[in-house]
Amino acid sequence: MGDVKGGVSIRQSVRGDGPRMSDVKEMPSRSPLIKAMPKHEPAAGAPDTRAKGKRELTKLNNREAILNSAREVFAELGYGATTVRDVIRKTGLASGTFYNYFKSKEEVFEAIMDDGMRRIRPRLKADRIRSRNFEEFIRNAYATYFDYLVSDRHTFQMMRGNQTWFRVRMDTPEILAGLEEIKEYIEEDIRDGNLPPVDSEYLMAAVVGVATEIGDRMILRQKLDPKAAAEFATSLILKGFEALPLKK
Amino acid sequence: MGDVKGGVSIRQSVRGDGPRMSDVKEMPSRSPLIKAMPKHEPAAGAPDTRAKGKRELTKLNNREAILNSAREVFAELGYGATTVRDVIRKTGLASGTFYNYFKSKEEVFEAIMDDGMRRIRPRLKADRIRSRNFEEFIRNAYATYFDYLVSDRHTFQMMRGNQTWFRVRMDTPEILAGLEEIKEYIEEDIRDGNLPPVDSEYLMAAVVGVATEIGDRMILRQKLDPKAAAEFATSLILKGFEALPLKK
DNA sequence: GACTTTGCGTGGCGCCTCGTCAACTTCGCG
DNA sequence: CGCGAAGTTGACGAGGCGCCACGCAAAGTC
Repeated sequence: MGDVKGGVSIRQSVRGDGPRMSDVKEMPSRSPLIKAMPKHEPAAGAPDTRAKGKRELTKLNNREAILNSAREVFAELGYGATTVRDVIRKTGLASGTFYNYFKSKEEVFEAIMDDGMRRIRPRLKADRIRSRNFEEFIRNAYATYFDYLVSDRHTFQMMRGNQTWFRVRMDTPEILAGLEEIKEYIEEDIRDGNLPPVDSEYLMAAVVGVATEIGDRMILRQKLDPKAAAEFATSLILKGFEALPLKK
Repeated sequence: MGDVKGGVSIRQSVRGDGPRMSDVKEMPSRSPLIKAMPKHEPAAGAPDTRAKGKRELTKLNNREAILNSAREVFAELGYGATTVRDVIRKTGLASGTFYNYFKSKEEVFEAIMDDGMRRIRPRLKADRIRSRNFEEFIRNAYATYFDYLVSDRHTFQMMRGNQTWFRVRMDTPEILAGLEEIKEYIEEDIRDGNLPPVDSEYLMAAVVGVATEIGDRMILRQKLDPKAAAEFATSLILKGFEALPLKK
């Protein structure tokens, strides 16, 4: 994101309802309600706490608190309507503190997305390793992906709430690397003769496009059925690539 | 978008270079350079000018000027970094005037997107009508879509420029309707027995996902080859759907 | 344990953009 | 020509942004 000087602020008038907190000088810190999330206490599910200095610990907790708050607020107000202040308010921290952890709202969002990608990439790699051919890889990868979507569904339902008309997809380095990895798997299979010489970038794009778009729909359904979604995507791609035009 | 109260403003510090125009009271209107786009003159390619009052004409021109400026500025700064002021500045109009035409930056973007969808939907419908089976429809539709992408490539390269890490996809009513239409075509074909009873929503999602993702890649390539892209997507889907799991 | 150093949380501030609106200009029409 | 409607203008109040001087508490030193 290079240097950023401001954040997004698509605010929805819905929020104009309650008393505006204008004159209030930035979070008076009285009000017990606000302290819902105490400053320096371990957030639920904080990672790996043993043998850390107190400083390091708070840092971890604060970061996690901001991310969790962000997830909640994004879900509640939608990404666009959320301000950095909305996020930080829920944590009980001061506004300035936010900027010790993230440069902007976008960076928080990136972090959330990257988090997902970081969780799924090793699984894909494992799928790749234990698969002996393209077919198995695709099958495993889709199963992994749709399972992951369900397990992490809150992140992905996040953007759907309310008046958000955006679907934002962010090209973080982590995500790009993940995509590139898939392409490389394909190219490897082509080199090894497991796959005819098709356009690897397009095939990767198709695999990914099918995953994201079907995943999107799956998440919106009442009954989440990752197996069915995976089966659908897998059949389509595996049969489909038989007929793909070859690269000259 | 319902009620909107603000716009996005991810500003890049790059722009902090030149003299900041802080003290300058909103566009002093002197400076001949600014008048690059004269207020009330027909913009290139303005639609259907015959027999209109001057008022109606300016309205059309202003709207078009704003849209064109937006396209340029989005391309230059990226969507996120663009402010309403950036857009309006290029037109020579006053900031207030912007709001006579659009509620926010988002609405401009929607208008640009919808514009695209409005141009392509009739073509898809025509494809649909002149196709006698699913296979022909898919083939025609993909050809249409990728051709359209090339013809309107500037709109789609728009989001790629510079530091923009977002890919924004907007669910405007027009776009949703377009997707729904594709789904209905599929369902029609299922009813008519041209297609086995597959999950029409997922198939639509797959068709669309393949289109968008491959389209995205195509646009980024040196040599734009819509035929190849269409061929790739068509083969994949047409072969692929032969193996799709049937809906019970 | 006392004393220094370092890290970082805090919150007020100046900057900037937003969306509005009263005043003004232009157009259409009789 | 003159009047009302339509549209434009730009200054303004509101509020979010990101910064930074300040102070406190944890870590480091003897």
